[in-house]
Amino acid sequence: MNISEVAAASGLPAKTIRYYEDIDLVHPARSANGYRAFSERDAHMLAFLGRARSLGFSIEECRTLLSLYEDRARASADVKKVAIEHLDRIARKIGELQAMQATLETLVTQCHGDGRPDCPILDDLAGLEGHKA
Amino acid sequence: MNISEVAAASGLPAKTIRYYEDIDLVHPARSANGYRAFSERDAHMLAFLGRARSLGFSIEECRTLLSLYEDRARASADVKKVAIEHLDRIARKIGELQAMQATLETLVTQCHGDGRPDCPILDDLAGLEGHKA
DNA sequence: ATTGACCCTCCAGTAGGTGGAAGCCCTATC
DNA sequence: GATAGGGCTTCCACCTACTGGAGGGTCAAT
Repeated sequence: MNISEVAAASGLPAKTIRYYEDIDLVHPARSANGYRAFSERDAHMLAFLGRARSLGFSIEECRTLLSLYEDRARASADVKKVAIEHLDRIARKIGELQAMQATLETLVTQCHGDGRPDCPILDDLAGLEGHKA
Repeated sequence: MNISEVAAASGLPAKTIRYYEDIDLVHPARSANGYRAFSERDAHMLAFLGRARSLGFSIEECRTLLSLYEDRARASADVKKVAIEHLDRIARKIGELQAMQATLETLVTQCHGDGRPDCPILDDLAGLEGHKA
């Protein structure tokens, strides 16, 4: 399997796959002509990586998950731990974004948004209003 | 005002303030000894930047907001436009994170998380289950 | 033999900083 | 006057996770 085939199969861009090889996530063989020769197992691992990344796991977490996946004797508790930590981070991030959203929505509602120069959004950013730190 | 004072006043690290000068967001004067000499206006601008950044505006958006802030003849509609575009991005990001959260929560619930090796989380990542693309 | 679609490597750039080294400057103390 | 400390300076490297592009080899078909 050449890189474009495995790219189509895994949904990852060829550039990304080369990058993943560079950082030692995958280790495809090489053909006589120097082209990368991907096995079914490589393709499987890349698809795994694509799904883990799309769920927001970091590259380092993916590395951990992949090694757990390859380890037939792993404990599911180890996997669950990684997933729960990631869930915590997601929840925290959502909370931060919702706080920004709430503040901004308030300001946007207050701003008449016409041709006049006075603007509660800028006033808040300038610290002229009682805003939340 | 030296950099550490303005850092304390604005809540931004000194390193970040130097970086903001580097990318032309602020232009503090220099004392005879080469130290940056911040005016009240500089301090004000940095505090403005800190608040805009904490609301998630990108550096380029901050640049726009700052120029609108400095422009006494701006239209509030221009500011509102930037804010609304940012709100859209925030909403999209929240949506993405919530989708990840939902998927992961389902998987985590299904995983017994003990010493046994079988794990629905890894099964899903491996593509063994009917998962959402 | 040439075209076009592959593939290769290597370098640089993205956003928004952060960490650290090497080296002035300023004040205080002995 | 020497020294110690803290603060200031510049510059370079590093972080995440890729992405774009230059320059050049390979393959299959015409």
